Amino acid sequence: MRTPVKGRSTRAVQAEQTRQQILDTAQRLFAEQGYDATSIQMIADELGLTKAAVYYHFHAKIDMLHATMTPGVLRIAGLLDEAASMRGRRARIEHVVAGVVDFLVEHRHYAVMASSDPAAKRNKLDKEDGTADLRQRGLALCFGEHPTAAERVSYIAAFSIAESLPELVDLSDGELREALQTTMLRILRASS
Amino acid sequence: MRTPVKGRSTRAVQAEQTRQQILDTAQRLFAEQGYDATSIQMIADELGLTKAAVYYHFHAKIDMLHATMTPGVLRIAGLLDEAASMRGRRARIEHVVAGVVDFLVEHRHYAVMASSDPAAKRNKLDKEDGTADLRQRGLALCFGEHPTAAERVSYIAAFSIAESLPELVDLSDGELREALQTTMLRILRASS
DNA sequence: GTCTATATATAGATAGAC
DNA sequence: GTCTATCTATATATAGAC
Repeated sequence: MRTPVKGRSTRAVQAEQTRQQILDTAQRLFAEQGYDATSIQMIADELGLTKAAVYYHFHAKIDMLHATMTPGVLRIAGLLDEAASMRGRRARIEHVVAGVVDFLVEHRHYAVMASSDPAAKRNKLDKEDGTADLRQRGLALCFGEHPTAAERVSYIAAFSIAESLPELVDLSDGELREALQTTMLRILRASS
Repeated sequence: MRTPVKGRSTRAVQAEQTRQQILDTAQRLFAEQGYDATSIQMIADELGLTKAAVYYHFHAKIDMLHATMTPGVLRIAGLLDEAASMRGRRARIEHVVAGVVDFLVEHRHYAVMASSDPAAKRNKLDKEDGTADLRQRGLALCFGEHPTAAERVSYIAAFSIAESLPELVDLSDGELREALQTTMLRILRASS
């Protein structure tokens, strides 16, 4: 029954690698120029592939946006799950901030796209992948089900920093981490 | 020497009205779907015009983006000029915050685009129109020429709120104003 | 799994009639 | 000032050879 494992797995590995390269390139270009301004052709060109080759791995352009966002969405969702099981808003806030800061420092370049690209706001990515839901959940974890206007604005301020990370390229990972941690905590704590 | 004033001015007025309608529609669609995803055709359709008619008023699509952003850029630039002539960081911060809050409340729907659309980040809109320069100037006014990392992050947090205004549609102008004012001041003051 | 070639649609932009 | 008609470029996506 078993087909030649080595051959199959080699091909499969090759395919997986190519797919991942496409995804990395797509993510970088999406972040740099925006989803709409990035064509399949550009992605293919950067990798020395053809459009058709790219389409073998992704049936539609929008699938690439989904695929680039999914890992981040899942990670933040997991983070919120952890926070949800903790007692006390203060502790939950600290856990969420620490996790988000880790994520932002680790994905300085890519984190922008997910939260600010118009394409991510259309296409029901919000509802399907839960980007908007995540924000709602996080807000509820920090300030309860009925946050005040000021609490909502504080929450937005703290987590909208992600959209401006490119302005902070000159900071080292360590500097960025500390500045983010300090500032986000201060903003969120002061409102609770 | 004078040409028939009434005829000419009537036409001119008509043209100016149409131009303004185009601009309003463009600004709305840019804000809703993003610049790249908005076609001249869509703008024309909404107004019952044709693409050619639109092109009579704007030689290129990018000109519409410029035109939609210019008033806001000028207004904020003027605000910063005022702030620059004031003594004391505290006073400058308060003046800038008050002015920006006014602007945001007045342009709840449109303010998003200017600060977050990928198209505004490309096309050198930043350098030419000074969107990026405005941020730099504002930062210097609040925290001097050599702000710390934490001050820069605070500044970003305070003014990145603009990009998430759509999440606060349910707030009245008054509620929004107060929440913005309070939160932004708190974020910026605590860092000085 | 990647290619060439192509189908199809629509974008931005222009020419010229009215 | 607005129209019809059209140009040119490029987009997403597919079919089929290798």
